[in-house]
Amino acid sequence: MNFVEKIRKQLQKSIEEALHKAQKAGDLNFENIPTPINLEVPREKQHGDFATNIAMIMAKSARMNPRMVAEKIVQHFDKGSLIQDLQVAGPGFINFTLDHSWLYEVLPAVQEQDAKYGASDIGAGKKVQVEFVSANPTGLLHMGNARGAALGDTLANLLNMAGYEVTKEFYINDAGNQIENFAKSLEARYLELLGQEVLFPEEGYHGQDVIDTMARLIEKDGDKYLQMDRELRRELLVKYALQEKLKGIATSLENFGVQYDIWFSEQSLHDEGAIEKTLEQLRQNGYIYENEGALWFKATAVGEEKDEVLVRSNGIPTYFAADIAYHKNKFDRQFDWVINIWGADHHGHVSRMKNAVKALGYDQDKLDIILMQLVRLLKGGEIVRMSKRTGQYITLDELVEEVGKDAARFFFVMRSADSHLDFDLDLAKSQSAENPVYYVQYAHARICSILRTAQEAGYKVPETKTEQAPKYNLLTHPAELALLRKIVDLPDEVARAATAMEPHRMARYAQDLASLFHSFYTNCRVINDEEELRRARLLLVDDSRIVLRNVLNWMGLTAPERM
RNA sequence: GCGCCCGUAGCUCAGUGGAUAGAGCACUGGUCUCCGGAACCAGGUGCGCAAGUUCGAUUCUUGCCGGGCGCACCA
Repeated sequence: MNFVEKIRKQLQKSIEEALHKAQKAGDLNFENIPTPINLEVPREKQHGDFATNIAMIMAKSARMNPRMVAEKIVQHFDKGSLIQDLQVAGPGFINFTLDHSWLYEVLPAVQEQDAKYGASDIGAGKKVQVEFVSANPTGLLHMGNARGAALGDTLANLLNMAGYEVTKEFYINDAGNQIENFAKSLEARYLELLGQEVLFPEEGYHGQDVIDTMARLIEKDGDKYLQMDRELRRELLVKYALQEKLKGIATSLENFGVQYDIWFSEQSLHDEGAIEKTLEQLRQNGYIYENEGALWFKATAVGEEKDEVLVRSNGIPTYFAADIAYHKNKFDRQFDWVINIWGADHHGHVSRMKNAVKALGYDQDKLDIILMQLVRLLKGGEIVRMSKRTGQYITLDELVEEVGKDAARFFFVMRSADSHLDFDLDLAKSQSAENPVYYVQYAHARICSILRTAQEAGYKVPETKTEQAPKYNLLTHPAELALLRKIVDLPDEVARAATAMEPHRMARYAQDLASLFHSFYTNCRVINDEEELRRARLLLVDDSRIVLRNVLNWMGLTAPERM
């Protein structure tokens, strides 16, 4: 149960009733009530628990100044037992102050729902696909991939909690030019390692990992590819290297806490004729033409600046053609919502892709592309330049080794996708108060410690289902109420972070919750001599533990019991 | 030149068209006889600039300035 939503509905209904009563009494004139009636949570605590701007919205049509409209609504408002106070304030807000009892309902609910607390059903079981990282299998994962991995995985978790049926997918670019290039690089390294003098391809992959891969192949198979026909040799080298690389990528991601449901091969689209079928569909819809031996997508017909090549004059389809086929495949799998997470360097591709989806006859609004700004690395206060082509970059494995999975993931999830991220290696690594990861995890460890101490003293977290349930209304300290309020907000926050595709909200929530807990801890002694108060507080503490643990887990972090 | 993202406190960043724009770090001072001081409390600075829409703009529109990234028969 989402308590905030429940209260909102209740208040909206009461406001509507007040409006009708006011109209009947001739105090207020209006044609219709704007929907939905906006109920926000005021920033200022003294402005109550909820506030509505309805009077300001209706002022014009009611031909009355906003404060007057608000006064009329208040006059005819039936407070009931829930609302303690309502007041007209500022330019015409109506502020509602509720009885604390509405917060207490969450206390047993968290215990019952446990790992599920925070879930909602606003996704209504809709199928959503999140495709992320999808790095080239020709190299190692870098910082940008790491950011995508953290964001994508967290988003998938949040969507899942919000009631969607989520599929996490990795698109493997195992076809096209870069594979050709990769083949040449592999071959050059292979021959080199066997003592031959070769010219390394100019646009080749210079990374040490390519050499390592070939060294391992030699260890396994020796020089048996040496005398082979060049075409066949390259094919076999690539085959070996790709499976090794993919395995490595999967392992790196797993160490980063990310597991996929589906690994989707681009090559399979070529092999299964999916690209031809896609082209055919585009042709039927009138978006294909030929020019200078190449096949073009008439993107200008759907508002693009220029047309795009789908099949080169040499007969090989472009990456774009394969990507369109991939998206056709996604929609044919009946996803209600398709989310891609791309690096900002691909932003030029976004509207093209959406228009291609439209040209195929699918609803382009079902495709969302999250553009993730690039990551800059700071070390010792200096920017570390990264270059993939020359092989000079920090890999995901190195990152995990150096700063740890938890810190790395938190740092990536902490920032919104569209902020240019400066990743401060030294800060992420530091085990000090400066590091926000520790602040949040410390709160969890502290909670566990309190519970341990209580346990040792013979005080258990009270049952909530029986008549032994604690007296919730003993929790009246502002710090207790603020903490409760935050806990009550969780389902809303999760739903919002999920539907708005903004996982960074969860990181902030975690920090806020930790902060409220620490404040509560300082102000309210949990293990005390007043039995009823102690039991109520123990329950609040355990609820805090559950919520904090849930949020940490969704972000892919551990919730340590000691640290 | 065209397009996308960003510009908020000294730094890194939040911020649903609303009331007095927030957090962490850094800086200064304070809190603890006790459940974990990796804690709590207090202290002050800021929405790049200019128009427009609106009862109301950090938020929406346009223009300009500054930074990043794109604009291949690469991916």
